[in-house]
Amino acid sequence: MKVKDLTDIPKAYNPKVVEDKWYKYWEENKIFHSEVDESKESYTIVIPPPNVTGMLHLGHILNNTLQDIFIRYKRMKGFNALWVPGTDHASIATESKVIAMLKEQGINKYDIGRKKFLEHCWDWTDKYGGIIIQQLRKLGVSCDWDRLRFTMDDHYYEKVVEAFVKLYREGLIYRGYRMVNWDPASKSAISDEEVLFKEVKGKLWYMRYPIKDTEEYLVVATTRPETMLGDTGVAVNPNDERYKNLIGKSVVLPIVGREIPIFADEYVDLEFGTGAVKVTPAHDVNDYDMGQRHDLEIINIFNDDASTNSNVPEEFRELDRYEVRKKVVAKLEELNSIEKIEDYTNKVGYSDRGGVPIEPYLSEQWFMQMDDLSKSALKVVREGKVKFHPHHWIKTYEHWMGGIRDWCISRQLWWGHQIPVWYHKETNDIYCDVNPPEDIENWRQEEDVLDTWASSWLWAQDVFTSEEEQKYYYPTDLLVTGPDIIFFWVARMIIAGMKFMNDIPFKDVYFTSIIRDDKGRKMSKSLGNSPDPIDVMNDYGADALRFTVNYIAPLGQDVLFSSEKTELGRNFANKIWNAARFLLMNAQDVELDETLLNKHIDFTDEWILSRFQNTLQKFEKALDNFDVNGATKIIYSYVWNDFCDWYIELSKNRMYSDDAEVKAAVLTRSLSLFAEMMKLIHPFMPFISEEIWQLLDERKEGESISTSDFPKQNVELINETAEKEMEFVQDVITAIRNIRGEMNIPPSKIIALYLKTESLSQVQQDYIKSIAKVDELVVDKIIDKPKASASAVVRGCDIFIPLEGLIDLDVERNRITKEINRLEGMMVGVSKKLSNEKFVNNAPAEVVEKEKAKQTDWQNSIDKLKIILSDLN
RNA sequence: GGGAGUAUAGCUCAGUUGGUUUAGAGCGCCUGCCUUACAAGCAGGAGGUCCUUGGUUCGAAUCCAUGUACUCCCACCA
Repeated sequence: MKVKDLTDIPKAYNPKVVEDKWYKYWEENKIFHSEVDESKESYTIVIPPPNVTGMLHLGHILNNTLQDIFIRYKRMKGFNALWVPGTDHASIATESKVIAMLKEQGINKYDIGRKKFLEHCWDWTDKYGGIIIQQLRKLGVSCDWDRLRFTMDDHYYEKVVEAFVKLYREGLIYRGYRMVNWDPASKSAISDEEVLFKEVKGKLWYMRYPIKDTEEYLVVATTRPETMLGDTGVAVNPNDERYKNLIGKSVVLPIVGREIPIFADEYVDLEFGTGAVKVTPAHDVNDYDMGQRHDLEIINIFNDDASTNSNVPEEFRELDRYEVRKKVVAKLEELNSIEKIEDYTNKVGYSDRGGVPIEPYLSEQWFMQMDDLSKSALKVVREGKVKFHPHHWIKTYEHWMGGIRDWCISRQLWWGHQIPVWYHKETNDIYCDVNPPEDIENWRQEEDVLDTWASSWLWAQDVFTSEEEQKYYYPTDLLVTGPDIIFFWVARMIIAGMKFMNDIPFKDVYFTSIIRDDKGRKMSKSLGNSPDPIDVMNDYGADALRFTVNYIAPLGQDVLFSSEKTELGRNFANKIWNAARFLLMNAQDVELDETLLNKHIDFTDEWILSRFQNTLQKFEKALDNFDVNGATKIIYSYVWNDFCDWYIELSKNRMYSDDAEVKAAVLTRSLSLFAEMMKLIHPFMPFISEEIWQLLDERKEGESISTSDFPKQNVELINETAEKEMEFVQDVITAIRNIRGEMNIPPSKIIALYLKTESLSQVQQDYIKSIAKVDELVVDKIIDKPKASASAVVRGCDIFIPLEGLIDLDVERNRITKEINRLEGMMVGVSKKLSNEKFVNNAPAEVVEKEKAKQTDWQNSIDKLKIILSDLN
């Protein structure tokens, strides 16, 4: 054992130099690479592939740090750990970005055609797709970069197509003319999950529809007056007395002049509006259903960009939906057909990606039948084969899976996996296969591509490119993702796993918190409250950010983040750095020797090892239960409070000893424990732990803490006797510090101490003397209180500090009185319990004993303090 | 209209199966300290009706119920 020769160690930790250096080292030495190895158990995580359009944000930081923590922990525990990285082609998101980019150059997608457009998409992917991957390296993630995957890689593409063909042949994928959510911006269908409902302040228009052959009219209320151009009926509730006589009659549609029936349908709510509903089967889901029930005509009035088509009167054609709304309302007012207009707030569905209101729209689409597919996926989660953390997300999952509807998987886009279906040019026959038909000239391929999620749902199984690998690594162990994509991705991956692999895709799912700003608001570009993680890492270090985010992120609750909070992690890194610096500097000229590990041992050594074991146990338990936040706190308090505040301080006695062997022994021990500590830190703060671990001893080329053995639990090192001895010393020192503090006795002032107890070991006495700056320490069972002294009672023992000339009697009286009051307050509770017969009779004997012991101890202390107080008076 | 979560110190949160916690931590605040690892630090201190009201129990921050407040998800009400 030999520490690195160091001439100058910087006083403050500088992450910049350290972090880049080690990441390079890890990559060069392929520390994160994994190969199939049947002699070892695998531990696998697949990264939630970020979009190629994406930039790193704080959500990624939390998410990827968590994955890295688990993968590094398991790697050190001896698993063959593999973390597969990759990116998602993100069909609609990327396509709209490329369209926008081309638009700036005056280029239109349709003008250049599919082939050329896709080239632009690939260019975009090559140019921007790697950014986020590069940014992740800065965070220190231990992905196996030799396995970087993309959802449009050849192998992956084939697998997506294969899955489609298989499901099509089983009749689970079908084509249908249906009402879908239409995004007029991208001119594509989107799935139900991609629709976000927003509250929008709008109006409710009451419109008069003249009843045929009468002077009367029927008033209908609507939020979308323009759709009246496509009305083909008016519905009322069958039980509505107001309109009973009108059922079967018809109205004449204003502007259009079309005669449309009045009919009865249970769907209509008597309370809302006028109780009469205009029905537009082509542009509203409910209206469509009513149209089907009552055999109404379906008139589509919109083009695919939601402008009006030739099915409306000429003067209203080729207008945007909001333009035509104004025009229709104006016209109706002119015709005196508007009864009134009310303010009304309703929920409008917006396209998640396009950002514009979606349009219910009838079109030919491909659907996946989800009913049967979802059954086994629901079962494995219910049975706990796939476990959710926090567990309560299971309810959300069950709810969605229970009411699952068919999935619209076709998109009228070009960037993505083109649907492997060909239509015969003459017969219109359908051909579906992984390979195109041989007489390709007679066929034309389906233009549509698949929903992005209909490719990424295979991520957990098809990032592995050989059967051997798939068999070895699948099922993966852990998925870390946000609860916002539980339906989009998590559920569908489980479905795909059960369908194509007949096995679950992962054993545990960790749902991360949502990062908000320090006021609890969502991070957003427009608010400018979203710090760039790269800046934060430059300012504070990647380790600091990683540690901080986890320290403040409880499982399942939002994280309130601001850049300044990263000081917590930075300060901790600096603390670790300085503790290491202290040991390393002292070890420079010392002959370290591992045979000294068990020499010159005292209770403080036993205590710190005992505490380490205790910490290790709690740490592993926390991580095994996915309580990452808890693990950060456990390690933080051990390093800072136990190791730095107490152990290092106490070790100085021997560190500065004249006996070289004593010094060497204490340093050897501290350094070797420090190396073990670094291993617990490593999953959270990989860079600083590697840096220090490398300094602590001579390491071979290519060696890394990442692949070192994680500390093993050893119950034999738990030492209660040592802990008791230590606690007594700590309490005495704390009591003295308290007196010093409250009496304003300078730390430099050396004091005497009288300790009234049977006996106290010489080592304990020595530590008390050095830490508390005591020169004369008297320990005896018979001690008379010296004159003008401050006092305290520690674990039943009187302690006195003679302070002739320094003591302020008022302050001392206050101190003692405060302590008596505190103890008496506690006594009230205990006495009440013990005088309660029911408690004494019913509570377990040991609990009663404990309470009695407390009572005796406290009473004892109170008595002593009272004597002290009366002496003062 | 359904469902989920949260409420503990000025702020952000811990608090393990009810009694080992005298309700803790970080930040902030107050008072001392440049004590030869660390001022990004050390030491001491102040600060809490554990959201309300009931219930279960010998015993409740902890379990149950009710209410209140905030957050989020799902749902086709024109």
